[in-house]
Amino acid sequence: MPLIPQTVREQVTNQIRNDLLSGRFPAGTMLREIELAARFGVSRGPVRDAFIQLSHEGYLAYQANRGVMVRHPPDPRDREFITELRLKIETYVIERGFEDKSDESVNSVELALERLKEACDSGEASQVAIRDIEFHQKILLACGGDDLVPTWRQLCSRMLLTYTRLGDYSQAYKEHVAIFEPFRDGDMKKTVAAIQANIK
Amino acid sequence: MPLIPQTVREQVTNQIRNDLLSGRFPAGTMLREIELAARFGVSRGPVRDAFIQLSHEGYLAYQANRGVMVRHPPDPRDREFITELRLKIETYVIERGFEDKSDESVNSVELALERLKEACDSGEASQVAIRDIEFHQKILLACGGDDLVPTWRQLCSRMLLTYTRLGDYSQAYKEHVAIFEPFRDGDMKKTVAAIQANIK
DNA sequence: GGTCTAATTATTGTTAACATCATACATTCG
DNA sequence: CGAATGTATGATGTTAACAATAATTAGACC
Repeated sequence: MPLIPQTVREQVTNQIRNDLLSGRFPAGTMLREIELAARFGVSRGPVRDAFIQLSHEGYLAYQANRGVMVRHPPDPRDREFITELRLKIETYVIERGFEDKSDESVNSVELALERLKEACDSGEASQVAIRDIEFHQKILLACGGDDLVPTWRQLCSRMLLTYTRLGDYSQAYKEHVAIFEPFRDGDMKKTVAAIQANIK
Repeated sequence: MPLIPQTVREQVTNQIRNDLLSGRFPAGTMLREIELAARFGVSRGPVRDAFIQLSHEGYLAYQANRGVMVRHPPDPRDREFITELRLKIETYVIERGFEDKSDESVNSVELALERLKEACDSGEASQVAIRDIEFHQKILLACGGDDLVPTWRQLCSRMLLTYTRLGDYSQAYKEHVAIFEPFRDGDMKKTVAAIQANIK
């Protein structure tokens, strides 16, 4: 496993994203650069960069000269539509690039599956959410879907903001095993079907 | 018309986006913070912010410690799919929020239409592209589609990177008039139909 | 000649100080 | 008393200097 040198900005971004997903910052909260910079022991620069990034990921709403606010989860009426779009993208990318996947990329998906298992075992909702997304993203990247990943990610991210309590994630893990196995074995149809069952 | 105080970052972002759309920076080009900062007569900070933002909009590819590269237009094979997604979002937002639109928002759409006309008259492809997007965005916002605009924008933006030469945009303008008129008069079906005809 | 290593250079990453803006509150004038 | 104006404060916006990283070049060694 390669040592990934993480920049301060990335660490800050990941930490804030994690806090957002775990409900530490409720919707509507104003986030202050100074406050977070102090907490992480860094300057305002990277925090600022993280704000811009997370705004584009859909978690925060940016207002010039006024800072950022934690966005509300999508309107319940929109959730179904967003899910539909997400599924459409995943299906398209997989059907389009299923044959292109390499052994290496299959391995990276398997690694993501292991990380998801750890998160599920821990029972922490925010970690499960992050690893879940990561798993799906690895599959998309394996199928050459780089171009559509940013858009896809934006759709997923917002959905996650919905509060989820601690719980039993053994079922969720099983669903992802059911995605990985046909993916590894080269059965595209079953892979897509398993994903549809997982997301819907 | 309200005076909109534009922050340096916004100006820089807009200028770079415009340059990208007008083909000043070909795909694959590495963009340097220092170079652009010098050109605009500002420091690296806002340029840096603009890079992060434009990366998320899909124009640039970001690599840690290595800077940003101008992305290539989407694969021709993907263009149809992306257009389909874009259309799906516009249709959904309009059908969902058509009744919510206020007189004020109709005015802002009309204003955007006038700006589009100016751009079409000038014949500058990049300006037409920007005003075109702006017009559609105003409609989405008027229908309460704030939540989906960032995602929608990402889809459009990438599409625009395809090189378009100077040309006659009177037809394009007419198509947008055909969108605006039923929109203003409260005819949802015709509005959606006109948009479909315009995008396809 | 080719290749590995070390010094150089150019570029991005981070920081802290300063400038600007928005808000809340106090004050003044009608 | 109420509206408008001025001021204080706390936030973001911007800058320039410094640190760390990646790419490049020069040179030693085989």
